[in-house]
Amino acid sequence: MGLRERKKAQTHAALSWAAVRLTVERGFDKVKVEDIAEAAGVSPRTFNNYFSSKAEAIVFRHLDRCLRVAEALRERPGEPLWDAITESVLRQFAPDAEAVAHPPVADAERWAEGVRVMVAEPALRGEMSRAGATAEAEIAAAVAELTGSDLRRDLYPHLVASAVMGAVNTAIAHHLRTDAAVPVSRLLTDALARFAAGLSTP
Amino acid sequence: MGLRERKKAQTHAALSWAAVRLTVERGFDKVKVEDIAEAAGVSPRTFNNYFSSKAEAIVFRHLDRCLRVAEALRERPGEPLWDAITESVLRQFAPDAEAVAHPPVADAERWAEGVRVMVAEPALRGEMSRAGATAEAEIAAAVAELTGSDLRRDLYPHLVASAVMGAVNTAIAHHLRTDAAVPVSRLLTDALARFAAGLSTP
DNA sequence: AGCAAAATTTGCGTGCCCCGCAAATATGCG
DNA sequence: CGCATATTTGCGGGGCACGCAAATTTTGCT
Repeated sequence: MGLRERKKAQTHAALSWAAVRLTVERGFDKVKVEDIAEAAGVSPRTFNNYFSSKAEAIVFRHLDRCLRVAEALRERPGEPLWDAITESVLRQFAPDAEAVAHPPVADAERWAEGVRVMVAEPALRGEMSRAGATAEAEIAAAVAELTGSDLRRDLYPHLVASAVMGAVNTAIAHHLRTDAAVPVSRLLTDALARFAAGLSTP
Repeated sequence: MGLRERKKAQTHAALSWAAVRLTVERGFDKVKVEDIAEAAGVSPRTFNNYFSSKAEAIVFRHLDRCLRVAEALRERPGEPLWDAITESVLRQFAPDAEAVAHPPVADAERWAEGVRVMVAEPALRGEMSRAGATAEAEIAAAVAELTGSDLRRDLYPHLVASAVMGAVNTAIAHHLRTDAAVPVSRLLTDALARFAAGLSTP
C-alpha cells in the first residue's frame, strides 16, 4: 500500500473518529461539518469527499465492524453454521484493545452518557439501521456461500442474516439500556443461541 | 372526531400519498418538497408541520402498517405466541383493498419498477430502517405484555420483535427482488415459521 | 534528481431542506 | 355572534451536500 492510500485511510479514520468524539461530547446538532473537518485537519469540502453525510461519518465504525462479521464468516467454512456465526460475531465485538484506548476519556461515565444521547438521535438511528441493512446483505451473501443456498431464490440466508443483525442490535441496545453489569459478549451469545433455538418462550 | 381532526388526517394522508406517488413517478431527488405540498394543495411550509422530512412522508404508510402489527398483537392474548404473531402480520400485509385501488395507475409494471427504484434510494432505506426500529419497539412491548416478560430486563421480547420485523423486511425484499410470482402472504408465513423453528439449515 | 501524468484537496457557488417565529386564517364553543 | 384556541402561511436563517475547476500532492519513469 503506497503512501497515497495510507494517507487516505488515515484521513478517513481521523474524520470518523472526530465525528464520533465531537458528537458524544456536544451532541449531534451542535457539531458542524466544519468542526469535524477542522478536528481532522482537513478542509470542510474534503469531508464530503470521504463521507456523504455527517451521520455516515459517525456510523462508519459501526458499519465497518458489522461488515467484518461477514468477512470473518467466510473464513469458517465447514463449521456448524451457528458456531461459526457466534464465533465471528464475538470476535468483532470483543472489547477491542485499540478502540478502548482510543477515546482519551478522563470521565468514562460522562462518555457513556454522551453515547446514549448520541444513539438516541433520530438522524443517527436512521443511518445506523441503514448500516445494519448494508451489513445484513453481506452477511446473507456469506451465509449463502457457507450453506450452499441461493441468494436470489432462497429466503434462508436473508433470514439468518437478519437474525444475526437482530441479535447484534438487540444486545447493544440492551447494553446501553442497562448499566454495563453484563458483558456484551454474554448478551451476544445469549441472543444468538435464542435465535438458533427458535425463540421459544423462556 | 371534529372537522378539525378529520381535515388534519386528510392532509396527512394527502401529503404522504403525494410524496409516494411523485417519488415513484420521478425519482426521489427530482421531487421537491414544494411539489409534494402543491400536489396536496397546501403551502410548502405546512409540509413540515406534518412531516419532518421528505423521507418521513414517503415512509409513513410503511411505518403505520408496522405499528398496526403491534396493535393487532395486543388484541390476541392467550393464543400461542407465534400463531398470534403470524395472524397479526398477515392481516396487516394482506393486499389492502383500498391501497390497491389508490394508485390510479394505468401501467402497473411501470409503477412496480418505480417502487423498486424508490426503495433502492439510500436516503429512504435509512428512513425505512428507522421506521422498522420504531415499530420493533412497539412490537417488543406488545410481546412483553403477551408473554409476561420484562421489557427492560429481558432480551426475549426484543429478540422476538426483531425476528418479526426481520421476517417482514425479508419477505418484502424478496417480493421486490423476484417478480410477484409468490404471494407475499406465503413469504411472510414461511419466514415467520422459519424463525419459530430456529432457522435450522433447510 | 527531474518531470509529466494522475489523483487528491481545496475554494467557491448553487440549490435545497428544515425549522423558528409571528402574522393571518380557520374552527369550536358558549 | 364573538372570543379562545389551533392551524396555516410567509419569511428568513443556518446548514448541508455536491458539481466544478484550480491548486497541490503523489507516483512512476527516465
